[in-house]
Amino acid sequence: MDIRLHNTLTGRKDTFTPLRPDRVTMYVCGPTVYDYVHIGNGRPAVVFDVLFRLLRAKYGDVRYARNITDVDDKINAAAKEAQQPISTLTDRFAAAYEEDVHALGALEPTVEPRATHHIAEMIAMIERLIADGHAYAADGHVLFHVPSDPGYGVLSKRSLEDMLDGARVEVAPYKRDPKDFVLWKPSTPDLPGWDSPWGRGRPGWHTECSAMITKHLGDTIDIHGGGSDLAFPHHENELAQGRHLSDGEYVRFWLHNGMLTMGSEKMSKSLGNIVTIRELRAQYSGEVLRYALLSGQYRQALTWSEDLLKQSQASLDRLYQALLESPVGNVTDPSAFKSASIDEFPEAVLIPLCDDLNTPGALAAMHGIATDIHRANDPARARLLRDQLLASGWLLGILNEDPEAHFRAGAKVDPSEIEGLIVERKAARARKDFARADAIRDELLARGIELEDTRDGTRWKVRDT
RNA sequence: GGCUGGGUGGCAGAGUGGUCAUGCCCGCGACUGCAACUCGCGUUACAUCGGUUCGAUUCCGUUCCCAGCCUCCA
Repeated sequence: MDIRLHNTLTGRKDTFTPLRPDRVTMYVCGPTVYDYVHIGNGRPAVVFDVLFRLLRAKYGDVRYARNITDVDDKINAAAKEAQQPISTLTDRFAAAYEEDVHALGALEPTVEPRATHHIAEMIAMIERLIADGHAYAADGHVLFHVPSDPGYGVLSKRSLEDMLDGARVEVAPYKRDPKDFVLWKPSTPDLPGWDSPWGRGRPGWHTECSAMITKHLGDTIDIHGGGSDLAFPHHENELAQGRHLSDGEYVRFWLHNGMLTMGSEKMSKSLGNIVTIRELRAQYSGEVLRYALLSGQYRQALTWSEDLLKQSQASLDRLYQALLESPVGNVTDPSAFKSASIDEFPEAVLIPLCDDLNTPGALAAMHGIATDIHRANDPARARLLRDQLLASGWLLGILNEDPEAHFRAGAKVDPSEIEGLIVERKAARARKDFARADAIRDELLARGIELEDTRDGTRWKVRDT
């Protein structure tokens, strides 16, 4: 089955084929680590994790790099405020980020490169750009000369004329052209810096990605992902550098995820309307957050709300309910499919996923499987469907918990006490003392425990009231 | 203003030129001692006005509205 992906460069869905048939290379822009990340930062981590899983199933070898930006003026400001070295701050928040996205079910990327570990590569890259006439040193800075790149603007679909020169930013006097962007800038003694041919300084934002891509993935990569707010200027600038460094194609498929909004406005730290993954994790499981993120197609804006989380939780519970009520088949959890090839996954789920990562469509197909499980009166068929549901769970990165444990997490009543009451209620029902039986059930419900009678006996779940 | 992308049933959110998305919520029915779980059912949902068509929510154009980017940003 072909995988079709929307390529920002062409503006349409194109059939994906890797440059090398046996290997896929993918780079995704990660966060700048100067604080806890918000859930909007989690969207690319989760979305491209699904793509990573899908590509692994189809091609086997996928080299996936997700970077950490650990040198940046906001970091400098935060470190100064906290009176800490920047590395103390960035180590702390990089670790927090990894924890957060791990909780969201993201697999570890092949590499998670950090900007500060690639200063030498960046300097070498800048020297090449200068030698090739695309960059120049001025006043301690090195700038990329945008007019030297005739392709500039093809990614974000804007012409040089469209960009009003210096309309919103004062143009630095050392720039030959207002659109020129910084590859390297000087550092004062109180700022982090590295020795370079242009004096002690630090890299500009766009420099790191190109250097790390070249080092870890090669001159030409298959996929570059990130938030749509990065398309311009970040990715446009990266592409300007990259196309000259790779003498040809820099990135074959540019993928951009849409923004999360709070109400109708973009979730953004500068707007102050963020909610951190850390805060959300205190109230919801990582899987619920992941389900919520995948409930919309990745290119579309997604409105983040309490209601979305409630609906996601209920929807996820329905899938777990199907697992709970069906006989265990050949496998017990989705990780059994981590090395499975693409034809081992249900087609109904693959079809939407292969169509530009239509995760809502894939989740709908999973609900279809869940319904089929409940309808199946043949245990063999139910087992087969259960395995299919778990296989789908691997691709989407959900259903990793034991179903029973899923429904019992956070119980505030001792399980042995619950079991005792269930036995007592069973006896009451046997002697037709329904008043007593119902009293036990009501009492437990008031304490957050719900009973369900099945043909195999009574089971209990946590039920928030 | 320029460039992108949107406006679908109470809510979320796919998709399609002519049967059905899906989930949540709500109601009714079945199951149950009663519930819960589960299953079944729920009238013209596709911003607006035109056009193409035997037929458009889906294609083309108009109008209105919304968001993102154009500055750091996932």
